[in-house]
Amino acid sequence: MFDWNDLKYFLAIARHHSTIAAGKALGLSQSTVQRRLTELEDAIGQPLVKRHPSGYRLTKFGEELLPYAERIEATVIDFERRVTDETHDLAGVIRVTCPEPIIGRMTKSSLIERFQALHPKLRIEFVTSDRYLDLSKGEADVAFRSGDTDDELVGRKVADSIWAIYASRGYIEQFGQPDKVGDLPGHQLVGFDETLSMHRASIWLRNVAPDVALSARTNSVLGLIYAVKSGIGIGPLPASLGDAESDLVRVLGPIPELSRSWRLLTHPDLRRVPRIAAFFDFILAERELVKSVLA
Amino acid sequence: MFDWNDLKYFLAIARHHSTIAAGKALGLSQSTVQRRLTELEDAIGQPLVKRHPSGYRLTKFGEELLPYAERIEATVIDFERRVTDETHDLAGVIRVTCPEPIIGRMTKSSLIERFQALHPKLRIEFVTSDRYLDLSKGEADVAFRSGDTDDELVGRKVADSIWAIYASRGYIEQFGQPDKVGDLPGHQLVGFDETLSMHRASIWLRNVAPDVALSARTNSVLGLIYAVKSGIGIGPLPASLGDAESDLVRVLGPIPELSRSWRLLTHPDLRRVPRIAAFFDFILAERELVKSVLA
DNA sequence: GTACCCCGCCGCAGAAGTGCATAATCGCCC
DNA sequence: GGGCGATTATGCACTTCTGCGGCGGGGTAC
Repeated sequence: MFDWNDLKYFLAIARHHSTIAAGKALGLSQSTVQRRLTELEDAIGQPLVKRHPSGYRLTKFGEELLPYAERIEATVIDFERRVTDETHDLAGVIRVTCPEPIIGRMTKSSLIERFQALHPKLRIEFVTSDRYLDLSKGEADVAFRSGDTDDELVGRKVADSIWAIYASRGYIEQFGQPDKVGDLPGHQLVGFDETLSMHRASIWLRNVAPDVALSARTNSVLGLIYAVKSGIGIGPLPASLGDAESDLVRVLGPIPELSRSWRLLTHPDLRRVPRIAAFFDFILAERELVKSVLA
Repeated sequence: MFDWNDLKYFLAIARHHSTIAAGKALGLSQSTVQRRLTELEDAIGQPLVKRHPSGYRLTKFGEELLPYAERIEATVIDFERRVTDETHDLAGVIRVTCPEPIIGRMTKSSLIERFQALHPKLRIEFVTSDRYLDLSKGEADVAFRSGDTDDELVGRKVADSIWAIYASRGYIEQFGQPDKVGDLPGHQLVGFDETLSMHRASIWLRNVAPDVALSARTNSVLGLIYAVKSGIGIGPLPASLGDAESDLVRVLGPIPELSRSWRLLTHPDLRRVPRIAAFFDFILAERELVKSVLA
């Protein structure tokens, strides 16, 4: 059985293209790196690198072997993570809050699943309410939010939140569709009720269609979607949700005034708690996947 | 970064329950194994085994870490296999022949896919014909066959091949179904034509229904299936295929006289050729999956 | 064309790891 | 209850590996 450590040197050389740079990266002398590599090559029986005055370059066979070595490294990292999880006592529940319509998308994506695989002792729990939960009171640990910033919370942007105007196909057949924002006053509009009168969508609607009475009012985004789907009127919706509804049509493109950033937030006291930090690290590492879930 | 080799010792200890046995298995002294283990524990910061006079026993944490270490080992084995494939020049095509209806089941199962993952330089190619291909002439490299043995070929049993009598639902409505083999002469029967008159199914049919004229004759198993499905008559079919047809009903249980073994065969000259040996090794290791494909 | 830098390779001395022998411990069987 | 066998743990001699310094070579920039 060959020396598994030599794989580390192989990987480092593949990445830094020279024994010196690889040795520096590994905190070892150049001689060692070079000797271990030749030993690995002897064990394998084939050259892995071409000696080149400017450094080492992988041979064709080395290139083919690289993904295998990388897979080994990945499993080792999993091992190490499991160890550090244990030493940091990384166990328990992370309560995540986010807008209701997002939960389904989250659970359907592989995001949560992958987090569980990484940290088997941590459990994700979604909590929602018809109001914003108060993280300061411990009603949840972290939140995905696209609304305006609560100064007390800290976090990072993870995606863009885009809103657009949607209408049902039935509505369009009956009333046609607006070509520009200025057309909106001539249409049946749906929006939030007075409990959300300070929501940016409410404010924007009052601005672009000042004297128009709404044909339906609701107190949640989910309610807005159903209202628009019913055909009673058209209204602004998050693009991620509107686009997912096959019987809705985006009649006006993104509304800049309604755009916000999706942010992952937590209370400053929690940010450095190991299990919360682990969740943050994971979400930021998987930002691309998160974007596709949220947008 | 900790010593990856120590994982080998950890695995060996977990499997042999003592440093002595582990050392013997690894070709190392007991002292070394014990010292490497304590070093690994130091690196991890937690005990992995309970010292016990009768040997080492994994702690709870050791048990939790074991699957991670095993996953690392598995990826290392993949790496090593890729290396030996290269040194044995394990590349090229393996031409596999089997009865036509099996090909679909083979490709739909993960069997071939997994072989490809193991040996990326080998390609599986299915070849079939209306007759048995002659492996001695190089028409194929290996064969899955359930028929009677060709003495020149070598191989191993991989599954049972069971035959039973099937009828279409339409046929049963119209003519009822036999309760025992003795009832068969009173039914419309389908079977092979004269080109397959020596097939065991033909011989058996002539035996149990000597003077009955077949209502349909065909020169392939696939043909038999279609004939039975058409409702023109009932007949013997491989259980694996008959059961897979939702509009066919097994009216008589397994016919012992028609049972054979599925065998993986090759020409003796080829058996030790690396790429053929690799295929044999793989199929035998995956015998359970193969059984579910064939039976 | 020359000086410089980065590279691979090699010899030597010191450090680390390995094997062998041995002591100490505990369970088990008679 | 006492001896036996298997196991862990450690001391010591030896082997192996590592790091350092130095050498040679080949690009590159001025």
